[in-house]
Amino acid sequence: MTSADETHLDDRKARVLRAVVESYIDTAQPVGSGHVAALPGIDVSSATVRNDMAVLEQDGYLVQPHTSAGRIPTEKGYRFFVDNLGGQARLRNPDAQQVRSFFSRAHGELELMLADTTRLLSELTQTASVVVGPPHEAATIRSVQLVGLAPRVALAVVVLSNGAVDKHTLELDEDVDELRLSAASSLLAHHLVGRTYDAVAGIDLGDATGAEVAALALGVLAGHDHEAEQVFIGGASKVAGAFEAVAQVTEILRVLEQQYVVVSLLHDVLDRGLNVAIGTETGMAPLAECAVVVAPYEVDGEPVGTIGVLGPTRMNYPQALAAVAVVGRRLGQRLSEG
Amino acid sequence: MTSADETHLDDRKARVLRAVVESYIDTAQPVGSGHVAALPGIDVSSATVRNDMAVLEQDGYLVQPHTSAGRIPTEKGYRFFVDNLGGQARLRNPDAQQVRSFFSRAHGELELMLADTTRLLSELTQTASVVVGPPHEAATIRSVQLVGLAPRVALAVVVLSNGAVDKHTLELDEDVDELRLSAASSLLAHHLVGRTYDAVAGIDLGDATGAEVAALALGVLAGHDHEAEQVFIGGASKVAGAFEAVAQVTEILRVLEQQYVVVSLLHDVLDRGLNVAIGTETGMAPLAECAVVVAPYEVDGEPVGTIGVLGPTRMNYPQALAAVAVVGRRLGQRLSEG
DNA sequence: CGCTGGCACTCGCCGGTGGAGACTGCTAAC
DNA sequence: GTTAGCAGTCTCCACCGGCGAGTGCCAGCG
Repeated sequence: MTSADETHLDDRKARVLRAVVESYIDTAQPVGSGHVAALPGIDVSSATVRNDMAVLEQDGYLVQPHTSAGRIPTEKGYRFFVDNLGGQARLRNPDAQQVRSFFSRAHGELELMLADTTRLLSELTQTASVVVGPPHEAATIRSVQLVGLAPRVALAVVVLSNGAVDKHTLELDEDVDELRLSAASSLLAHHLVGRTYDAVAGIDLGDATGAEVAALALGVLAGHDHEAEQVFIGGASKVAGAFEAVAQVTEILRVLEQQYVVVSLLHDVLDRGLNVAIGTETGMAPLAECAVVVAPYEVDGEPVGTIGVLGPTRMNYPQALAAVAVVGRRLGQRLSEG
Repeated sequence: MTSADETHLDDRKARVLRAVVESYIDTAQPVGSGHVAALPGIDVSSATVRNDMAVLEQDGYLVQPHTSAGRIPTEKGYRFFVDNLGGQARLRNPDAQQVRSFFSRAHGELELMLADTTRLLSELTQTASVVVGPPHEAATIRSVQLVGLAPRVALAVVVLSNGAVDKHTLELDEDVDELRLSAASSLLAHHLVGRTYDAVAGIDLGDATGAEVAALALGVLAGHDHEAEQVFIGGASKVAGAFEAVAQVTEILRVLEQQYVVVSLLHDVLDRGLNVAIGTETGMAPLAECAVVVAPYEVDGEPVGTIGVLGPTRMNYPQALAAVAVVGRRLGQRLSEG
């Protein structure tokens, strides 16, 4: 009561809370006063720790699963830990090494690299991980081309400055020969190359050869949702290992399968100015015992995408924060190089 | 002993075996003689069923988890069921409807459709599902284009007759201007359009403008493994729901994450001339309690890809077989249309 | 000879019981 | 404010016995 509205914690109480969180993250077992008292840095008796823990419980940082078991952190406890006690953990050396070697090895197609990045993140943090690719609308168009596939089917292929390639099938009303197709291609290229998808809306093609076909293509391009980012999710098996109940695992996997849900979750978190969302902070019931750690990444100084990990609330936050931050930065650098 | 080498089963024993398998698939509970005797089609007493079941156990079709529990099928039991007792189940009507409406709705990009197909299969069978896309080497090249991205980086974009688009980044030694790039593009197009990737190896470009750049591109194209199929996996959450132990789920998910392993598993099964692999037949230890059901699909009469589902050994085989067969056929048809 | 009813038996499941152990809160002393 | 000590609480586990599902076997029947 009296201290429930305190945002500040006694120095020792903070140390005790920290010890509980770290120990619980490590062992997944409720931690008792004796355990904490035995740790270095806590130079008081278990009785004193007991008193502190009782206060911490009253203030909502800890709970007991049942009387006379140790305590485990609440969401509020984790939150305080993340905000005030986590410190600025550096990546452990072998991990930093792994990140470096990954990005020096990494080359080739954008998608492949993003997919591999999820594997890297999962490996580093032992959680599921998400990489959201740069949206295509942001990049400028480098090339537009119409390619005939079948008598009345053509493919519009758009190459973007960041190396992404969009394609859209066109269903044509009538047979269109190679010549008209290539005329339409040139027309489109003329109007679109060097611009972004935003430009698609306000284009007047005139009535040159192939203008009808080109207009059809424009319609398809305009109709598509280029904000839809590509999502890559990896390490789903890691979340299975982190929970006891198979029903809970099922629920979480179901969430991960809905990629758009995951994307909006990450964006929500970032929009709230956070890089960690714990339990109900995620706003998703099945993730009540999960936490996500996210970071944006920048290409040429512009934030274009998001990466994150999803694990149990008792995940190693400092490590996850460090991993996500470092990988995000390196990924951005790598993509800026082209 | 005496009948252990019999490949044929007494008519009634077959019916009993079938009843056990179907009941176990349905309830996941060991099934007892009383249960079987009460079923329609079994017009003998539970004592007789008991005798039959004892024989079936001796012959290796059934086991008891413990004395005085009911029986559950062995791999051999499932195998016999699939080979001789499954019948040719048609898809249930609402399911057939769902497949039809899916493929009439389905249009747009190849990858999107294949990914959605995994969702369809998972929905139909309540298992994880796999769709292996057509390999790119099979299709003929419709267009080749080099697009400059950055001063020394270009992208080779290859459009194939089946609507697939390959892209490969080229790292150039020196700056190459638009003109040489487009000259190289034309050169490549001239030599490659209308042919397959196989043709890449034996091309002599001569020494026209842009030949060096084009040669570089050829090298990248030749170096790449175009046999690498695209894989789409869906419904992983369904396998979690099908097992009790979280450790087992973890193992299975780990297998599913290694896409190339899944692909070779499916191909292995097909190569052995099967469309079902049960338990150890999969050859993978973590899948000891899983079964896979696969079917190839054909485009223009040529088998080009594979689809399959992966579930617990006690999955509904007739339904899975029907679903995989129908979806495979429709997918092939859909792709043949272009 | 095959099928059946009857019967004794086996064994997993379930609820209750009784320490052992791990922690706690409280109190009294420092 | 801190501490030792102590009584109390509650989980976990092992054990027990009864219940019930299901079996194997046997004797009898068509």
